[in-house]
Amino acid sequence: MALKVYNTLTRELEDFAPIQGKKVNMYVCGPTVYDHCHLGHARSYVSFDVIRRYLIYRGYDVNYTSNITDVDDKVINRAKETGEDPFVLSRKFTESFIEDMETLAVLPPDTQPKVTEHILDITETVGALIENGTAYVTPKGNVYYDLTTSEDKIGILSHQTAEGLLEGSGNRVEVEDDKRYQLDFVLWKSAPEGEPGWNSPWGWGRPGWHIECSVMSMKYGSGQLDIHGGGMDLIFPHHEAEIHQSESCSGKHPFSKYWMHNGFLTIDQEKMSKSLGNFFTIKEVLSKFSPGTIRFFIVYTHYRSTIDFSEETLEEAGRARKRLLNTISNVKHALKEAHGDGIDCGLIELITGAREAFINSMDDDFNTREAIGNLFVFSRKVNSIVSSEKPGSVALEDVLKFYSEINEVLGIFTEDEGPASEDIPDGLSDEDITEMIELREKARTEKDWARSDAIRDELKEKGIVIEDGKDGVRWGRM
RNA sequence: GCCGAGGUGACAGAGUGGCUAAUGUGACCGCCUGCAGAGCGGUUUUUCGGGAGUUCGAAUCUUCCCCUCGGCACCA
Repeated sequence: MALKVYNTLTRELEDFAPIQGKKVNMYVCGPTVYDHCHLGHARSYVSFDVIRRYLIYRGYDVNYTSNITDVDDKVINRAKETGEDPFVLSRKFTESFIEDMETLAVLPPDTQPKVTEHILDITETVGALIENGTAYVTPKGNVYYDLTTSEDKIGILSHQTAEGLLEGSGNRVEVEDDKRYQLDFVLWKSAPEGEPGWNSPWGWGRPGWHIECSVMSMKYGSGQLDIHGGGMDLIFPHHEAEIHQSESCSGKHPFSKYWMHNGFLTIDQEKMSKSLGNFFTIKEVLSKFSPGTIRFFIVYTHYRSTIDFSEETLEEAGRARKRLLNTISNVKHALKEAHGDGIDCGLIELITGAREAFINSMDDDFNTREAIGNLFVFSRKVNSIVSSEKPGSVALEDVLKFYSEINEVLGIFTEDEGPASEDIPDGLSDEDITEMIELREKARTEKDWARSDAIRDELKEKGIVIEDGKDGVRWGRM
């Protein structure tokens, strides 16, 4: 079975076939860093992280580029509000973004170019577009892309007609500008002398809204991409603009073979927006939920579906994930007691089947929801075998290896690090805990339940969970 | 106006022509346990927004209708 990918360009599920063999050039639009990133960003980058990891898992050589837009009107406006230097501000939020991604176990891109470090590439590209007649300079020093030169590509991604687009934008605020045609978009925007900007052949100014992604994706993606990704909100105008300007510049078609877009994140069934006050930054959510839970929450939904965030849905995701972690923990526990023999109690066959099921689901446009559903079935069977039979250590090790293998792709099983005992002011060291457990065990053999439960409650208050099993006590930090 | 997504059991959410419609959460029952937790088994679950049609057979195809949500130049 072949990997199938939904392509926004054709609106169809297509067999995935990169332009050159196993080489995959992938580009995902990064954030504009004028504030801390919110959960919607997390949704997008985690989704594409899983896609990237799965491609690697399937043997593709992935070159992943994701940019950082560190200069833009929004950055400048925010800086004016706070009185900060815009470049200091964008650097601060760039760091915040990178930190969030690391926390959520998103692999760093192979290349993470910043707009401010590519001004020369951008002005060169803009110059080339003027040269080949697809862009024009206005007396005000703005440079626009001339859409009449590639009219056939209008609506190529959004699947709308020019009339439809114009009609839709008709009610919007009429921007007074010097465009020839309302749908033309800016490549280089002139700026007043005092504002952040760079010198260019057209005067002091800044890059337009879309050009940076074209320039950087072509530079780091060999001029032509296999996959270009981003949120659904970027389909129009951002990604369409990229197609116009990139193909005009490189002469290569298509600019990207596959276009992939992730669905939105809503909060309590409503679209997340600042005006509604239902806007959560990644950091805010991290203060309440573990990174593993947040990541699981995202991966537990197909990337193209709308995902609804609420305390309840996140809590549910946390409980569901815990179920899988418990199985891993059960297997690790069984391994301590296991013999080094080759008795597998059917585990090996189970793993083979589970791997096949995982690949089948993921091959179907990265159906992570179904893939995880299969994992629950697998885990239940493993629990059943581990609790009623005595598989050998080799088979048990293989089960753990299989979970690691899945984790390489989904990144959802990494145990959340509990606080280290020395970090807890009144915390208990491992020795203290072991000692208390021994005391409790003594009380239990004497059937002194009151005392036994008191010790358990005391530990629970300090964040230690105790579980009595058939073959001993297990404990863990919450 | 234009474009798109979707309506599946208490809830969440897979499944696109055919074995008993995945899976998770919740609730309840049972096993296990001193109790709890975890785990296992079961119930909630003959049912897929409504009508008509195609078919030996439909949640899945056709058609009509009802409803929800999102996008249309700030946006992941």
